[in-house]
Amino acid sequence: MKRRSLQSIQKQLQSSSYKLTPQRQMTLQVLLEKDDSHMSAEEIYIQLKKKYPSIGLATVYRTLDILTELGVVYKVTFEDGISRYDLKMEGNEHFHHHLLCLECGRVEEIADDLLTDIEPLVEQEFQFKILDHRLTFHGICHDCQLKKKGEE
Amino acid sequence: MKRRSLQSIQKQLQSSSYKLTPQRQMTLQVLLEKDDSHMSAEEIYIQLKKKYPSIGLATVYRTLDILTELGVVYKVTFEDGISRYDLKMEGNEHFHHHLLCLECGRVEEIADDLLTDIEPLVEQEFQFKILDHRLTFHGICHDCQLKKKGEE
DNA sequence: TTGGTTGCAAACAGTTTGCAACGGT
DNA sequence: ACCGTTGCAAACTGTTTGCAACCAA
Repeated sequence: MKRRSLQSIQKQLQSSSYKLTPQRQMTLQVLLEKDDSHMSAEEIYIQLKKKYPSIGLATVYRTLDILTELGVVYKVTFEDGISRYDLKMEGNEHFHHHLLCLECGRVEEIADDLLTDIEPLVEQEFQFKILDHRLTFHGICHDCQLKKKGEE
Repeated sequence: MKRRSLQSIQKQLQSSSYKLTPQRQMTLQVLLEKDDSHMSAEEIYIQLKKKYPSIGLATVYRTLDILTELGVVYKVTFEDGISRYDLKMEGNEHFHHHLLCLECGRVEEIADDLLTDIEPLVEQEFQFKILDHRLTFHGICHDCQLKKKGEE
């Protein structure tokens, strides 16, 4: 499961009437570097500040909106109401689920496509054209299970 | 797939050191009446105001927190960042998914348990103890598909 | 010069919290 | 009298917006 290259995303931006500004390039760079970390807009902003201190939070939000619209990133929102952004994989669709640990709050990404068999069934039964999905398992991660055992 | 009775929920509240106040009873009543409608705290508040005009929004939030903690309701948060609350079914677990129409915003509930086969696989592969899940399909609902065809 | 883009500050919306008043036991 | 609960207003937090300045074509 490979990530897309910076270049291919940049091309997509430009060919969509969006300008490839330094701010947008830096944002993409941070997303690629800190891959798999499910960062919120604020966390991305903090990373960006290190490389580009003059950047504003609003710009980060605007850039993330564009990237979401173009399908470059996923926007996922958990029950805490904070939106987090992940780069999409190459090949694009449906390979992206989460494990959310209720103990430590960590988000693990799992790449298996668990729903290939299920989606056609749902489409047919409910006459609903599926474009995307969000699947998150809530539970206790391996580390926290061990920690709990240790405490007993 | 049956909903729980008002009485059984009331008993659970009382046996959990929470008082069964009129505000909490009314909130439960609204949830049972407007079942399947995926209401936000604000929407529940508006319904409550009709029957109990003196109620405050903070109380609604506090009640919904309790009900979530007790497992009486599900709290689901979509990408718009607004939390919505659904009563859990009788029998309790894992029978609850959503179809979110990207066209009209409507949320449809589907009751099939699509994940029974998948969960054991995930638990084993990632050593993750699954307690709950959230599965939402994003797409175009039947009505909007028809509408679109009509426009062509 | 035009039109998209930016940074800032203010506005916004959903949610939470501090607190005095309330009410059942 | 006690203690959980309530309604209100203020505070908080993540996100959006208005706007003047900016910048590349």
